[in-house]
Amino acid sequence: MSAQERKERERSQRHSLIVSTARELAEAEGWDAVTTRRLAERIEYSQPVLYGHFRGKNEIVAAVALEGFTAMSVALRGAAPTDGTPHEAVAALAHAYVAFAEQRPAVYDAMFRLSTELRFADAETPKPLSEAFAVLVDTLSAVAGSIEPDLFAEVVWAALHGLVTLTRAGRLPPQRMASRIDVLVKRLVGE
Amino acid sequence: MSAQERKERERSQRHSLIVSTARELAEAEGWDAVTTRRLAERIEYSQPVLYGHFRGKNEIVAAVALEGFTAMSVALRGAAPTDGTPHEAVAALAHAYVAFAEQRPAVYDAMFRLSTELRFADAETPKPLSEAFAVLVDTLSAVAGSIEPDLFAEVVWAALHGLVTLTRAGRLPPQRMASRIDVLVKRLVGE
DNA sequence: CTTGATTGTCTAGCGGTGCTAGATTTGTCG
DNA sequence: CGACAAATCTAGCACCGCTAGACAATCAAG
Repeated sequence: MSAQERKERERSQRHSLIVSTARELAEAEGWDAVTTRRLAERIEYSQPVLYGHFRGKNEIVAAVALEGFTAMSVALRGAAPTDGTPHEAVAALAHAYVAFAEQRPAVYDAMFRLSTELRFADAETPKPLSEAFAVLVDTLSAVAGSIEPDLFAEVVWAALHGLVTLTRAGRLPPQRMASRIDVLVKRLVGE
Repeated sequence: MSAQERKERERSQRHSLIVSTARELAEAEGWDAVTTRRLAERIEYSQPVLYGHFRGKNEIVAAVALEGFTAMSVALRGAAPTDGTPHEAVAALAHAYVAFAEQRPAVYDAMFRLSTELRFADAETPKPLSEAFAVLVDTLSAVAGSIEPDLFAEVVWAALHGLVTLTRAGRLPPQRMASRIDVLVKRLVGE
């Protein structure tokens, strides 16, 4: 049954190829440019092949988003200096979060603007999502005070996400981003 | 020239009709259901008529968004009790903001998710946008402390927007929204 | 009142989208 | 090698935003 194993291996490789090609195309030209036709052309297969791997375009975006959550977890874990104060750790986390969104806008879009099906705080929540949230809780719980850590993490996360989203949408001028993060950390975390 | 006046009046009425029909359709079935064909059918004109009033679908969405900012300004102005403490005023503002987004999700989508062209803090910023932001600044400046009022308002606004967005996207379970707002107000504004 | 020009509106169609049924090729195994 | 099964492609559906050009309604001039 070696032939079958080879087929499964090839199939899995093609699966990854679709996801990474979609991500690269989105990063290069934006998600509007990621159509099933262009994606199929890039991977050098016809359109229906995509549907042998994913139920539809949304599912491909969701796969990119899932990769994104893993990448974000890593980026945030690596941001906090291990020997600093909790306050410094939170500040580093906040800046790292915004930096991730700025540096990988297409992936961030997939994670939050486009993929609708992925849910948090649910039995079916995929691992990468809960892991990313856990990173936030870990760093933030030290400064949560009397507030329940999960609740506090949700609020901080929302604040960071709001900064990113409004800036990306042209609602906030990008220049003073660092100041905004500082205000956020100062007020939410305390001096 | 009464005939010409009548025409202009009719034209302006039809302009409003397009905008309100688009909003109603979006509120009833979501923005995906708002296509130029369905919109044209609803107003009982053919598709090209829409393009005599707007340069494209985006411009229609932007018109709905602009109405939305005016409505939001009114809602937020009316929320703060005139005789309370600044802290109470901010709490009322925050709850009103989130309530607006929850009660009029389609309009909120038009304001922040769909209309890309409207920009803040710009010479060309339309009046309704700057007015809505002014409401925030007015209420928040009392508790901004040493922070520049505009900057502080931006951060609070982003935090509220983040709460709304993440909840709408299924990233935060909707149950504890009130608690999150309380945490936000408590921490950002102080006791 | 009739005519001709102008304005307004509509029909029909372009190139694109996500997605899929059915034909066709490819590969595997007896 | 030949028959069957699996993989893949071609071609097409219904829809999208948008527009050129045909047509109808309206108005100004004679």
